[in-house]
Amino acid sequence: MSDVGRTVSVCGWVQRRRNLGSLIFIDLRDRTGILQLAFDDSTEREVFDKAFSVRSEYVLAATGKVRERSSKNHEIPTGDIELEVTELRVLSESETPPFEIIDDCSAGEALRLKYRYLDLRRPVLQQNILFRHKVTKVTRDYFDEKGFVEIETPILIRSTPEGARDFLVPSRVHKGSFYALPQSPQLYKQLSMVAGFDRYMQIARCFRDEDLRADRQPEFTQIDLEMSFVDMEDVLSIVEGYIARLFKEVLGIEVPMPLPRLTYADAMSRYGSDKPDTRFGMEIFDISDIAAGSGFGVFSAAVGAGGSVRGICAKNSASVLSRKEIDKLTEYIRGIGGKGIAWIRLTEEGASSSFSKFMSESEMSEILKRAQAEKGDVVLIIADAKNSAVLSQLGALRLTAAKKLDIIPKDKFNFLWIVEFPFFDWDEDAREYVAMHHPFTAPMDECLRYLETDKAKVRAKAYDLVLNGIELSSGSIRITDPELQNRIFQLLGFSDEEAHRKFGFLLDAFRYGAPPHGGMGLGLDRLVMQMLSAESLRDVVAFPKLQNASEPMTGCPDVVDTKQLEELGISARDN
RNA sequence: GGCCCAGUAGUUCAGUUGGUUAGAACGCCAGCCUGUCACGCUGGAGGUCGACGGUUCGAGCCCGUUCUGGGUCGCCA
Repeated sequence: MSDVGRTVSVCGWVQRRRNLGSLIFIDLRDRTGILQLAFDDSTEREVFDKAFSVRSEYVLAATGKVRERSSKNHEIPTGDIELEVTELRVLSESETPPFEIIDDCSAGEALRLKYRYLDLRRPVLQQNILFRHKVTKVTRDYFDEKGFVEIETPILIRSTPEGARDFLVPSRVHKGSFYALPQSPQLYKQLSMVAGFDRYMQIARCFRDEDLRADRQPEFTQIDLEMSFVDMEDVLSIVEGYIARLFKEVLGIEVPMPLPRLTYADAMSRYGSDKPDTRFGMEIFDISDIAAGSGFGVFSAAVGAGGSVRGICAKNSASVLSRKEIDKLTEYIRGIGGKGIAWIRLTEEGASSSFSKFMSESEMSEILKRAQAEKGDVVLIIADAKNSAVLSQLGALRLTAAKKLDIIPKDKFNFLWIVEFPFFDWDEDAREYVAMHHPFTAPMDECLRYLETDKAKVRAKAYDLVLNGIELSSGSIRITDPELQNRIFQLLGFSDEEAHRKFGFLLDAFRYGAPPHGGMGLGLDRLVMQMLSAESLRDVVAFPKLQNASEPMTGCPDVVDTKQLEELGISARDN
């Protein structure tokens, strides 16, 4: 160590104090790590006494000479050296913290969020936040080098209540009127294209007033992109370049390029999901043809009603998936709206099944063949009169079973493009087709002729980037032809008047020379979470919200003074 | 809004069939200790068992209601 012998001053927090009587060691911590301070019989009395009185999380400034330790600690990077302290100042005292500031801290989430500034002192969280900084740095570097311009778009915007709920902000100047917080900078980035900025990027904060999940916060950060004069391939290749650069530079990992692609239709039929986790197999197979003519009423009825019968095969799972465990899975499937699971277990003792008595032997063996099932496997089958229900239930079952079997490799980064999304989505309740994406998404050229006649056939120039079963990113080529846009609005049931009231500014803009454009938004929080293999967004967001969307540290949201409400023209509600 | 799980010391948890004074570990406080590094040893303090109501001679434990937190479904174009 070149620093040995030098006199240095250091500042930091007391991680731990070890008092051996006439010998005191203090582990001093800052965001770069730990340094051991040493006090012994050569230490001045006053300094030694001060060291004696120091407690956890005190803030210290120490000056002294760096020396080699007489007994080294090979567990930590600075384990060979220590500071022989000659001057010690207590810059700030600390009460005993409500939980220990250590990495494997087991305190509850609510408590840790209430004292988030203490929680963030834990080295693992410090590293996560520093890592996130690196990611945003590389992001800005990459897009800057590719000619992108970072443009800040407004936070107070017009409410466009399509999709998620808006957070609303009351206007004081215009009583009774409201701003909304952006769900994404979508319209502004498109207007930036009309304004001629070609290539826009922003690390943008977005807001959605929906319920929280481990991977969903009410405010989140998006790496937002938009490019002019491009088609889908251009956008995908820019993003692939970004992913390659980011993973190489920050993690030292080579992500093979180009990234694999799957159409929406294939993703659904093979994995029962539009964001499949491809780190394990267990793909869905179809036995509708076998089931249709079988004596098992549940199967034949499902196919007869226009649905299907499909299954998955969990390899080597018979020892884990007992009948009791399968019952639990069945309960889970019922919980998400399914009717049940038909199953076959292939154990050493032979095959057992919930429905073999209704099927012929040849039908059973045909099913096992289709499933590619061998001894030790369990085949799980779902039948429903609705195809989409069969697929989504099997998709969920596939994930649940894989988690239970613990067969998902943790160290893989499986990227996947999902392309050729349907343009319309059938809304069962409203009995009508609705836009699957925002209404500015362009249909694929070859599908234009089906727009009015066969909506189910229309696919969109929309693409999602999926990483390990999590939707990272979503984008599309936009409509820039006012005539086509009007046509789409009509098909989606917007009247001219309504379309103009909501999006008139964009339609107006497109009358003045709109370049063809498209873009993407990448979820930064989810990306960082995946890169760090973190369990929750809370591990990569500095100041996150609890599941009930509150933040216990500052105590928000909270009621406000009547005076504030009066100024806004809002009446207080007392309950 | 529905479903599942959990609320016991500062923290994480244990607590038998309902039965005397509710325990452990870590943390905290004090004493001893010259090479620790999760220091060690000795001692100590610390509890409205989430809240309310009920059953009972007796409730941390049983029942009901409620609150809080986590997960999830709905929702998230």
